[in-house]
Amino acid sequence: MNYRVEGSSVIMERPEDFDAEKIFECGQCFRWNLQEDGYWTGVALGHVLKLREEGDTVRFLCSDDDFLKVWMPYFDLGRDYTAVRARISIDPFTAKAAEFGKGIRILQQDAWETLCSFIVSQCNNIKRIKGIVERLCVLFGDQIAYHGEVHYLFPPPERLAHLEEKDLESLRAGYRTGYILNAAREIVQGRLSLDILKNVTTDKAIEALTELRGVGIKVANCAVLFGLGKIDAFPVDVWVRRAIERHYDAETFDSTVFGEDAGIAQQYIFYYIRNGQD
DNA sequence: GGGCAGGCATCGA
DNA sequence: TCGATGCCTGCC
Repeated sequence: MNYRVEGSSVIMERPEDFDAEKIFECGQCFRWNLQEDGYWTGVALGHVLKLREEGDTVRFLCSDDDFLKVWMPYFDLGRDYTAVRARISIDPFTAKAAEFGKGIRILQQDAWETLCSFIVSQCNNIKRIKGIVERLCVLFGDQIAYHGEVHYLFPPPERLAHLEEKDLESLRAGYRTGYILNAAREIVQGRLSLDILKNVTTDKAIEALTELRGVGIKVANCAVLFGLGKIDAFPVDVWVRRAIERHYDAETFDSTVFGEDAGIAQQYIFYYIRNGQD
């Protein structure tokens, strides 16, 4: 990864597999927004960042220390996605999906934020999910200053655990509110540790998460893939299911054919079926 | 205005 | 064990 510091920016040589629009709009995250000046602004991992693609480089408005410690892991910059695309292109469909989704990277997000966000995502649309998550942060998250602007961090479970559903009415999250509060309490009371789940197998982590009310197979898979760094998880939502039914024998399809890359394969397939031709 | 959206829990067979 | 149904809300 080649980069240089320029004033208060880090200028990164743009990898072949780095497309900000695809990364932020492929459905894995809910707190990144494109501004009119071409900068993407996001809050993640307790930090705010603006970044902009400038030809063959990407400008990160952050210190080189934050770039190294926070954003390199967050953007999964240590992984060779060109090699991943080659490995998962095991048939014409995944080859097309991987080519179409070239530039996507799986963000290594905060576990708690990811769990909550995907609890909110159930039976919901992106616009509304983003609205609910944003209101949750503004209402209960700490303020953080960045380049003269005020942003809001995602509230930790401790901030929510003691609240009642009526306190979260203005989120307009509907029946998902209770699920969020319950998950926060399970964590605060020590019955569930997301940190411990980082060090167990993908199957064990999914099993533990589905113990939570309002967390089924799909949400648990998203939480472990995007929040616990378990890149072999394979969330199947209605779109991916549609793709599998159309291009494979749904009875015998097994995501383990993609091995450790299954989660990335899933994201290419998801992005392709939603934004591509077939 | 009612169908539906990137699920889940519950209930009945 | 599996299929049907209700669930909050908001946007077609």
